[in-house]
Amino acid sequence: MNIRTQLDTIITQALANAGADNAPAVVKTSARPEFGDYQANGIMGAAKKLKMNPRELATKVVADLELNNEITELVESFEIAGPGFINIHLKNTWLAERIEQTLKSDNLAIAKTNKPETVVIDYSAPNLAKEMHVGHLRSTIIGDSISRVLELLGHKVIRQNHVGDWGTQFGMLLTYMSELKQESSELNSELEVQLADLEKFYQAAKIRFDEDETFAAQARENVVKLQAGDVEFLKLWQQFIDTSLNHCDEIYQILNVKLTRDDVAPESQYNDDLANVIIDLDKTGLLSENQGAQCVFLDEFKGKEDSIIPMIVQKSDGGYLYATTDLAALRYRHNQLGMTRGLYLVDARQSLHLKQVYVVGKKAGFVPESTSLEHMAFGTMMGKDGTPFKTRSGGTVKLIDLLNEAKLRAFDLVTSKNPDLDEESRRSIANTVGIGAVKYADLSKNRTSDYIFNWDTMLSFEGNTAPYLQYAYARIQSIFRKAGDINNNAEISLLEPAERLLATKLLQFSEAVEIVAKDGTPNFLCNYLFELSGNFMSFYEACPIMKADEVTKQSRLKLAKLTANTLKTGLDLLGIDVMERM
RNA sequence: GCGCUGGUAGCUCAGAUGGAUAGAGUACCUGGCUACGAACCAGGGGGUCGGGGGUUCGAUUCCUCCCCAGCGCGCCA
Repeated sequence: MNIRTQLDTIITQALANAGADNAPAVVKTSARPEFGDYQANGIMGAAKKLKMNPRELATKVVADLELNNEITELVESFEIAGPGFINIHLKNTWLAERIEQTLKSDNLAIAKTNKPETVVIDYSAPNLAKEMHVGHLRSTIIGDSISRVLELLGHKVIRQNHVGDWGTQFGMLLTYMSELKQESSELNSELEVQLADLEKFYQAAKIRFDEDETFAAQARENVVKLQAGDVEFLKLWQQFIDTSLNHCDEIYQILNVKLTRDDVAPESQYNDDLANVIIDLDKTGLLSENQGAQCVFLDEFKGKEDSIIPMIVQKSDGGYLYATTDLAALRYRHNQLGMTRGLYLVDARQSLHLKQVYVVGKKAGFVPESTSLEHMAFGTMMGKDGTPFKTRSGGTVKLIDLLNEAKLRAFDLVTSKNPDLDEESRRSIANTVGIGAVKYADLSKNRTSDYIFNWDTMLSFEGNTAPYLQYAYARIQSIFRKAGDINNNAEISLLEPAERLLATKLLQFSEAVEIVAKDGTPNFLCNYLFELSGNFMSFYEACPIMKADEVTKQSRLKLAKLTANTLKTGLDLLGIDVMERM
């Protein structure tokens, strides 16, 4: 159990003992160092309910706490301050002992959850018709980070990459493909060249579609053929999908994202189940026909003048929609995957759509009421001027281009800092730094609204960035290269303020991790790691290690060691690597 | 029109369940490398938290009304 929860539990009990039932202690880390390490803010609220003087209540609570061994073991002193805060100062000896235990434990003393869930996490989900662009970054890396955190806490995590591999646009692409195939007799070479850049391929096909009537007609015809299961077109389609997935895999590998082919659960997978979804919806009585389309009307979704916004699940021409597929996927995830919690890392613009899917899914009994379905939304990417982000030519920026640029800029920097390193090392360091910086720039924000894309912020290597955290780690490794190993029997002492600050921060790692697991907000972990690194940097300046006497040196080495372990584990949860030197 | 997000320092952003003097980074200014690595550290200036009302001991946080921005709202995904 983390310190905050531990204190909160005991003080909430003490409040109950003092007569305030159901009054949370509201323990937080202190706003300012002179207020101690933690503070309980709940006394004032509780006193109000009891119509008591808050300071009087605080006095009673503190008296109770001082008799409780469970808490006096870790607390040096309580003090009542202001209108009725209880400030809590932790014991140095207890902190030191806790550091020792954490250092010895596996997994930095992070406790596994006592109620493991089967979490299905839907993330990345690119459209395979095109190449991944910068807009796919958020879903991909936030989803990946959350899934790592949940796994660390002992949940069963099932990744689902719900890629878009079906729909009318494939008619256009396949028609263009077969055209190219006919033109170049020699081993599909022209086709392969063109498929290497899906973005250009798509644009070229689009031009043909827009300019040539016969081509367009052919394309529409071919969609029907594909959907009817035409063997030739299925083969062509498969080739296209494979190529596109290879592009994705390449990106995932560069990004150090854990998604594999096994996690791909494409839209087309649900094709055969769509008719059943309609039939089963009909059985529940939720379905009604309107202007030839099959719809679900629910009171939950009112539009203008109290008219209800329908969720259309089947078009008047018999075709199915995104909503139908999502319902099928929802049911699959419950029935086949055993989902108890579902996380959707999807653009905020789809929030109404997803809300409808969740409500209809539950009403129809596709998933039980108890299943927690959470849309972890994020906003549109905007340019500097606050309008939707576009390149000069009007397209989006390819994700691969951003990543390559990151590696390039990092390489220049590494070269200027370490001109003597061999090129291979510099390349490897540059990749770790560059990709880390891009990921951190995105992961450290918690914007559910739109956010601004900026090359320079995204590719900055100074200040609150991944390289800052990686640098702290590299510095520690450098110390250990010179200092050798730690004497395990050495005692930890926390005499300097910088030592104490670092130690306290080190013990708060699990608090950050648990927030990420609950709310899906990796930015809390980023923030924690940045503060930890900051505390370490200050400690590093204020408390020399190599020059200290042997006892102090060993104590400080242990703090450094745990800092390195925490940074490595924490960054790994973000999908960011560390390195021995940089 | 209805609805969902958001508006915090020049810029980019943090601020979980209402708490004490609202924080980082960047940019700007002052210092610090003969040093366990300057991708760093110590310090400075910079704010009516979009605006008005309300709830209360206390509001950036909750309620309400405006203003601004982005997005969504029956056969796209």
